[in-house]
Amino acid sequence: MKELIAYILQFDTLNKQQIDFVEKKAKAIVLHKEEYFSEAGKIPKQVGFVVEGVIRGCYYNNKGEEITRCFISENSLAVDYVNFEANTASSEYLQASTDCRLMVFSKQNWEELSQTIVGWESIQSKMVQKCLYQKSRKSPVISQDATTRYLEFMENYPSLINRIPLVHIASYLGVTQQSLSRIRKSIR
Amino acid sequence: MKELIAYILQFDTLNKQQIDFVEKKAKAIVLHKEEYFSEAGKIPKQVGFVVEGVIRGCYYNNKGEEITRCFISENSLAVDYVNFEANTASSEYLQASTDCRLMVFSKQNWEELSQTIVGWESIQSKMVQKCLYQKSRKSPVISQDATTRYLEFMENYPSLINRIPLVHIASYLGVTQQSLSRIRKSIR
DNA sequence: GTCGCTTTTTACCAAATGGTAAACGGCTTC
DNA sequence: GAAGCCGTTTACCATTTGGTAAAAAGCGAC
Repeated sequence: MKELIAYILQFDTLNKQQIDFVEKKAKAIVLHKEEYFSEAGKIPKQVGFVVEGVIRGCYYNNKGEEITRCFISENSLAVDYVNFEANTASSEYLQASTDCRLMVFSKQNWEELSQTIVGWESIQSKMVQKCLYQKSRKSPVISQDATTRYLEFMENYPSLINRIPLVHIASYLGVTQQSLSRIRKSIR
Repeated sequence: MKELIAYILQFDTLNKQQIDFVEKKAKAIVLHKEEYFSEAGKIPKQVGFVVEGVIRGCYYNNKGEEITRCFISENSLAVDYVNFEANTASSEYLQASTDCRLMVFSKQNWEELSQTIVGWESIQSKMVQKCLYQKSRKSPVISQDATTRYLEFMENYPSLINRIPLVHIASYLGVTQQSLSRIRKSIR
């Protein structure tokens, strides 16, 4: 819980009473490896904050291959916010890549925060923007070759390298697992 | 101007007085091809809305190559919002790819909108989120081959194909201009 | 331990893409 | 029209990456 509060307080200050209210509305949950937090084709029902573990955003392309679109690690929001807000179906799965501990807000509780805490909308939008921004900043750069993309991945997500199956990293980087294995060998 | 108002009204309703206020705070400008709207290393000073033309987000990688990160066409926001908001230096250029007409808000006017129009923060954050989201949805998918990326680019930006130099499209798609030229030939 | 399953690594060859360089085409200037 | 400039296309070959398949390594169940 304290991780969540610390995360929120980086965007604005809250008084004791407001912090209590946030804490009352958040619920701690555990996700086991490979469980889904939300699913493609369904309307996202909650906002998650990753306290421990890694969530993976993924989808199936038209060839039926599973593509990892993003990794969400500690101290980030796990939510397809645009579809959460608009009550529309998400196009991706959010799946636990490792066992995870999350703090979650139901849609109703999330809205109560807006209604109750003055300035929450502003905090909220900064949080969401930061997430979208970070996601794009950490994404593999399409104009770089596979080796460079892997090296940058290691810089951006040093803690993931030995926790996540190679296939998932490969699809995130846009290469086959064979290529990634070859790259791993070549940089050793 | 009416394009801007129509764009805003898709996110929430505004009354006549509020619309007048927005119109009073926006300023129409023209950018000629290759002029910069904002520059890497500088703090973004304004929010732009593209009425006509195409803006290109780009930067120079560590090899000194110019990489196009995004295209912003009609009815979208042109701004590095995270750095605009945080008053920090942007990492990319926003440059006119074609002659453009924009509506712009200075930082001060943008903030006055928040202070004056109840619910503007919410509109604002939906606008910015939609932009970030669209940008990522339209971005070339790293796991697809170059031909597929070009075909999807044509679907996403049909109006750009004959307006934008091939080199810029190539760097956006993460291929050399030679490869893109070859691809163009092969799909004819 | 052994078996069975999954993940990762290797190997081989085919296909795609990159790098260098030159040719081509369109456009402006003189 | 000729010369020069810029963007695009081609050509050639080197390099990277993909596809298929098999071997090796890791890991849990029994």
